[in-house]
Order: sequence, then structure tokens, then C-alpha cells
Amino acid sequence: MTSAHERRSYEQFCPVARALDLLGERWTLLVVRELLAGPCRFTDLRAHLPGMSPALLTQRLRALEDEALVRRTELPPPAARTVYELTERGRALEPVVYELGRFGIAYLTHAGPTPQPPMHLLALGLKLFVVLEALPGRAFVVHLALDEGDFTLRISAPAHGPAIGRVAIDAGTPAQFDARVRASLSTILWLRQGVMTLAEARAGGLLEVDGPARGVAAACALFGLETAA
Amino acid sequence: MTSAHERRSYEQFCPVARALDLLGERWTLLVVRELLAGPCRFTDLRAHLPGMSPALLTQRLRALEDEALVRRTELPPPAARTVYELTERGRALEPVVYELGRFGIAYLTHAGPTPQPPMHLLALGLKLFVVLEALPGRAFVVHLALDEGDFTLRISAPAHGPAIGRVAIDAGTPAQFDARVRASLSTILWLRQGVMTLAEARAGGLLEVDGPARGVAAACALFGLETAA
DNA sequence: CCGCATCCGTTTCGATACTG
DNA sequence: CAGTATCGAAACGGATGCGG
Repeated sequence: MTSAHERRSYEQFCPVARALDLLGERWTLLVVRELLAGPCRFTDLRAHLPGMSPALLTQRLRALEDEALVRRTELPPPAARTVYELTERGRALEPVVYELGRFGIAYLTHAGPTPQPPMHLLALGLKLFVVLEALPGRAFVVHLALDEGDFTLRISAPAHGPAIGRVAIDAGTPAQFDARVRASLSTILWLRQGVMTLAEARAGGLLEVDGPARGVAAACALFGLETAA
Repeated sequence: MTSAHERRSYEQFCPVARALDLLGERWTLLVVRELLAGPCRFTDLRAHLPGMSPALLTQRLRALEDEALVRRTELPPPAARTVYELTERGRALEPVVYELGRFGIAYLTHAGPTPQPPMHLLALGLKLFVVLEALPGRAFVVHLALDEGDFTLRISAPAHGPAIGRVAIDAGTPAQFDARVRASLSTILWLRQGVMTLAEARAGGLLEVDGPARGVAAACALFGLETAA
């Protein structure tokens, strides 16, 4: 009984069912979400996943390790000892988490219990707003000057692999940018949810986009904002 | 406690967590997978989801209805009475299921318990092999002549919305096609999983691609097959 | 402190049987 | 055909403990 698993499976010859065999249990994909942002210690994961018991976190990490989606690394003395990180196979989950997030945007209610979303969720959330179909055919930098903080959105040059791999977001202000967006998170959310139009937001001073003319248009497209009319 | 739900939520201000609040319970996404193929009766769903108890199916369908992802329609007398189908919001789940499936391909073991996968899973599975980044910029038809049956893969012209919306697969043989692929499902699976190279498959007579020259190259790209070397 | 393991009450799930 | 009802088994959530 050492292996503990041979977990409950759907027993179907279907890629979707197989994926859910691996990822479908509670918390699993949220653990992956955390690890997509970079290596984490056990305690970091706990802090970012309130409500998850440590035993369950251990169990999920072991299962992910067994599937070679996560790797546990023991660091030499100086730093905190063990960190968890995604393997290359694990990083293949980025599109899955991305699409889940894209879908979830429509169901985000901003009058939630969290007064100020934690920084790392903010960065992830902003990444989800990017419309992959509208990525420019070249590298591109956007300065997101939100009320909640400054972020740098970098689109790298086209490459092989999933398009989401071209998108990176970090806290901070870029030295140069192709476009700059000033708004609050609420405004961006409302625009995406259709609560408000781009014209209304601009008229109300809730959103400003500036930079080189072509950059502005590209930035709007990037966030799915219609510039017409 | 009339509403019965107010189900367990992750309580995070994060689109991924919100999506999993709606979809993260066991069986939910497999129900969605079934409905993506078209409207279904209760009994059809049961037949395609062995192991799921009817009570649980009812519960999942009610929850999806409450979220306006699924609609229940009562048909007039002639036909079997009630059918379930995805709403427009529900159809927004196609990219989620698609990416899960893309990920799951790598974990499909063909020596499974199912001797012959059911037709509807076969069609879904084939759709998952299509590489969305490689969709041609025009309409395109591929005849998939598999050992398991004939399928017609239709790529429609570029449009708004998710790229997966351009891909459709049906059983049957097309009157005209831009390319034809002859292979078995195993071969396609092995190629994708890297068990075998395209050159090896062709040399061994396991795979043939014919049609107009440009069609062949496009078809290979469509399935992520390197034609070089 | 960090990285877990153990215990226990509650919730969810799976299997089967039964009904309008 | 389209569900309900029931019940034992498994999974989960929360608190607590414990060695390095």
C-alpha cells in the first residue's frame, strides 16, 4: 500500500478523461497555477492556498511528482531547503490553466471577500486578459499602470509552442514600451465582462491608452478592446 | 437551505479558482465534453459516462443549468421528451476541454481496457490532434481514412472567436478534399507521443498522406508532423 | 519556523434499487 | 425514459502534534 494511489479513474479511452484522471481532483490545478509562477516552497503554497490542509497538499504534490509533472528539489544549506517546481511536462499545463482562467473571467465578481487581491494573482489575472489570437507578429511591451500597481507585459517574438508562452507579466515599470494603459483592475474587468464599453471608459476617464499610434491599436487588440466607433 | 448548492468554493479572487468553483467537481467536465458534441438525452449521457450514478448526473446537470451553461429543453410529443444542450456560455468551454484533451493525449495508453473506443470519442479525439497554431488561412478539408473508420475534418475560414471553433470532424467520407491521410489511430497516437517518427511510419507503410502538394504539407502541419529530413 | 503525519467529523461519491 | 431514494465507502477540511 505504499503507492497509495491507483486512484479513482474514469477508465475511458479519451484524452479529456485521462487529463482529468491526473488533474481532476480538488486543489490539483490550483497547485499547478501556483507553480506556473515559479518554484515554491511548501509554505508558500500553503499561504497561497488558504483552506487546503497540509496533508492534502502533501498528497497532491506526491501525486504530481509521481506523474512527473512536478519535481522536488533539495537546495544546499544557504536557502530554505526544499522547493517544488514544474517539470517540462508540467509546464505543458499552462494552456489548460490559461483557458480555465479565460473562462473564469466572466464569473469573477469584483465585490468579493478579498479587498485587495494578492500580487501574484493579479499578475496571473492580467495575463489571462491577453487575447492570444491578437498577439502581434513581433516583440511588444506594454506598461500597465494600474491603480493597484505597475506591471510590465512583455510579448516575445513568435516561436514554436503554445502562444501563451510568448506572454510574460512582471511587477514593475518598463524602461521603454510600445503602449501604456492606465486604468484600474475593475475597469479592465468591466470592459471584458461587457459591463462597460471602451468609449464609455475613456469618456469617464477610467482608461487611457497612449504611446506610438500603432502601439495603441495593437494594445487595444491585445486586450480584446474594439477601437472602432 | 432550499438552494441546495452554495457549493464548496475556493473563495479566491482568481479566474482559475472561479472556473474550478463551477467546473471542478468530479464528472462535470466530462458531461460538458459530451454536450459539446451536440444535444443529448439523459440516457445518452448515462450511456457515455459509465460509472456515473444517475443521481450524480442529475445533480451536475442542475448545477450547470443554474450557471446557465446548460439548457434543458422539453420537446413536443413525437420525439423523446427532454434534451440537454449547452448554452452559448456553455460553448465557451470548448477551449477548456480542448486544452485538457491536448494535454491528455500524452497520457493515453492504447493498451487500455476499451478494445474499440466508441465513435463519438474517436471524433473528439481526432479533433484534439489538430494543432491550432498551424491552421491554414483558408477553408481546408482532410479525409481521414483510418482503420477504425472514415472521417471528414473540415477547417472553416478564419473568423472571430476561438480557433477551435474553426475545426469540425464528422464521420464519413468527403466528396472532395485537400489532403487524405491513411493510418490507424495507433499510428497517429504514436506519432504524437513521439514513439515513432513520421519517416518511420511512412517507411513502414503505417501512414500515407496524399492529395495536392500544398495540401499534403498543410495536412502534416495540421497534425504537428514534421515533413523535413 | 518548515515540512509534514495523525485523528476525526462532515461531505461527496458509487452502486444498486425503485418509481411516475 | 428520466429521474429518486438509500446506504456504505472514500475523500475532504480543520485541528493538533512533532521531528529537524
